[in-house]
Amino acid sequence: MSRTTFLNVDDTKAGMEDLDKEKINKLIQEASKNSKFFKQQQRREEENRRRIEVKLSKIKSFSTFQIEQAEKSADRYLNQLDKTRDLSRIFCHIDMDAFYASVEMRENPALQHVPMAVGGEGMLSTSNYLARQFGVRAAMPGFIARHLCPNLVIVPCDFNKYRVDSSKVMKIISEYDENYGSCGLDEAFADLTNHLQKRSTLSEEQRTFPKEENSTEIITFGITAEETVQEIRHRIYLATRITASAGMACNMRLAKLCSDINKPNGQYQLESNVNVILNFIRNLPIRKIKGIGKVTALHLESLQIQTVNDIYLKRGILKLIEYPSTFDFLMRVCNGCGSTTIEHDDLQKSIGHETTFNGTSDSLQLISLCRDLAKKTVDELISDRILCKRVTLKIKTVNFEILTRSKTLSSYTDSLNIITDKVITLLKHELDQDLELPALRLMGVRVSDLKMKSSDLPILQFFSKKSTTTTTTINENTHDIIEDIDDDDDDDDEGEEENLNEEFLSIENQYNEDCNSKLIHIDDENSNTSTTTCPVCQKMLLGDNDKINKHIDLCLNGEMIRTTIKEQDQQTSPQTNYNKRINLTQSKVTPPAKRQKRKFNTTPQQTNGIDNYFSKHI
DNA sequence: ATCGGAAGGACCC
DNA sequence: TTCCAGGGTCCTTCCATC
Repeated sequence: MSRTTFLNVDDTKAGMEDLDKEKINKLIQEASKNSKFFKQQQRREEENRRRIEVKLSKIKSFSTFQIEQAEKSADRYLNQLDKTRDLSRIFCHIDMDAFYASVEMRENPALQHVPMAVGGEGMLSTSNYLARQFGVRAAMPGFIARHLCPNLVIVPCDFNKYRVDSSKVMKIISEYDENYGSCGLDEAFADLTNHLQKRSTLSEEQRTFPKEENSTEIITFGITAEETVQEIRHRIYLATRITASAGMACNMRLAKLCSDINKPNGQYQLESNVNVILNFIRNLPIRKIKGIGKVTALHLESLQIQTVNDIYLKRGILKLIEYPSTFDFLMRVCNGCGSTTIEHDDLQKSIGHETTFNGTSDSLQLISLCRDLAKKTVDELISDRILCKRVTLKIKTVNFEILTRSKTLSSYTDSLNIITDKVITLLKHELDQDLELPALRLMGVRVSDLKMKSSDLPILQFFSKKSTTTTTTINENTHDIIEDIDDDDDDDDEGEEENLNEEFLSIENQYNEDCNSKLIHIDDENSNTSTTTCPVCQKMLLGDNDKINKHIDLCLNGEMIRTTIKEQDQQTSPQTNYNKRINLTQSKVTPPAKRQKRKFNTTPQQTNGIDNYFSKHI
C-alpha cells in the first residue's frame, strides 16, 4: 500500500518521545486511506520528491573542486557569523505546558486523569500529556485521534478563558522585561539582561513569594538567572495554577530550543559559551528548529541531513544549491546564532476569516457565504479603524486544492459595499469561468495592504507596546491616508463615516455601561440565557453565551488598556507622556483583544533579509 | 533592472 | 458509515512595465 510521510505523527513535540511511532503511523494511515485529504498529501509529497530528484541530479553535476570551494566559502561565512556573535545577553523563553488543556483540567479536575484534547471534532488544538502517550496531538483531526485513543475526551476551545490566563502570565513576564514579546497566548520571550543587573540590588522581600496561594510559608529566590526564572515560573503557577517551562540562552532561537528540554514544568539554561552552544545544537534533529517544517525536512533529509550538525557537514552542497537566504538561515542555525532583539509588529498585515463546510457547488449558497465572510472581515476593519487596499478570496475544493484570487483596489477603503462587491466578483469569476471546478469545502476572505485611519495615529502608537520604529512608519502613513480615499470610481460609500462614528460611540457606551453596572443584564428576553461571573471584572453576567463572551472581550480589552496605561505611566520619556495623554482620551475604544497578542513576531524580519523565513524551492 | 500585482506555498501557533 | 481548522506571516515566481 502506498503511504505518505506527510501524515506521520509529528514526534518533535514534548511528551512524545517514547511512542511506538510505527504503530501510530500505521493507525493514522489506516484511518486516512482513500480519503481525499490523503490523496492530496500524496500528491504534495510526490511533487516534492520530483523537485528533490532535480536537485539531486544537479548535485551530481558538481565537481569535487566546486564543492570544496563552496565549502571554503561557507567557512568564511561562518567565521563572519562568529564575529557578530553576541553572548552578552540572556533571553528567556517561557512556554506554558499544554496550555489550553491545562486550563481545562484546572477547571475540571476530572479531566486530569483521562486522555483529553481541546478543540473541535474536526481539529484538535492541543492535548494533555496522557493523550500524547497515544500519539494524540495538536493539529490532528478528532476522528484520527479517536482511532489512536478510543477513550479520548474532547472539550471545545474557549479562548476567552485562555486569554484571561494568558494576560496574567504576560503581566508577570512584563515585570522582568517590559519589552517582552508574546507569541500566541502561551509563549513569550523576555530579555532578562537588565533585570539581572538590577536584581542584586533588590531586597530579599522583593524576591520572596508565598509558597502556596494562601499559605504563610514563603520562598525566597536568589539572584541568578536560574533562580529568576524559577521565580517567574513559580509566580505563573501561583497566578494560574498552570505550569510553565522555560529556556534561557544568549539568543532567542537557543532559548526556545532550551524551553523544550525539560518540558513539562522544567527549565534549562544554556551556558553562553561557544563550545557549549555548538555542542548543544549539533545533535538536535532538524525538525526541532523553528522554520523547518515537513517539506523542508524532506528536502534536507534527501541530502542525508538529519541533525543540525549534518547541516554543517553538508555546507558546501547547501551553498551551491540553496537560495542565499535559505543558506544564510541554515548557517545561522548550525552556528547557534539567533536574534538578540525583541521586535514588535507595528501593525497587522492582514485580516481575514475563513470557514470550512460540507462540499457544495451551489452558487447562491457560496455567494451568500462569501457575503457573510466579507461582512465579518469589514466589521473588524471598521471596529479597529483600519483601511485596506487589497482583498483576497480563498477557496478550497473538496479535493483539498487551494486557490486564491486577489484584487488591489484603487484606493484605501473600509466600505462594506466596495469590499463585498470585489470579493464576490472574484468568486463569480471562478464559478462562471471554471465549469470543471469541483465542489468547494472552504471559503475565506482576507484584506491586506492595511493602514490606520489617520485620525487614529495615537492608537497605532498605543498598540505597539514600545515604538522604536513606529514613529517613522506612522509619519509615512499619515501623509496619504485621507487624500486618496476618493480618487475612485466607487462612490457608493457616502455616509460611511457617520455610521462608523455611531458604531464607535455605541461600543464606547456599551463598555461604560458594562463596567458601571453592578449586575449586568446583557439579555432580558432570551430564553436561552445563563448566568456566569466575568473572570475579569467579577460581575455577574446574565445572557446567552454570545453576549457573555462579548462582555468578557470588552472587559478584557479594558483591563489590558488599563494595564498598558499603567505601564506607560511608569515610564517618563516625553514621547510616552504625549502618547499617554492621547491614549487616555481614546482608551474606551476597544478593539478586539486578539489584536493585542499580535504585537510580536518570533522570527523578526530584518531589512537585509537575514534570518527570514525561507521557502519551498530548496 | 525593477516594481508591484497576482498566485502559490511553507510554516507557525 | 463519516473523516483533516483558522488565524496569520513571509517568500518565490511569473508577468507586465519602465
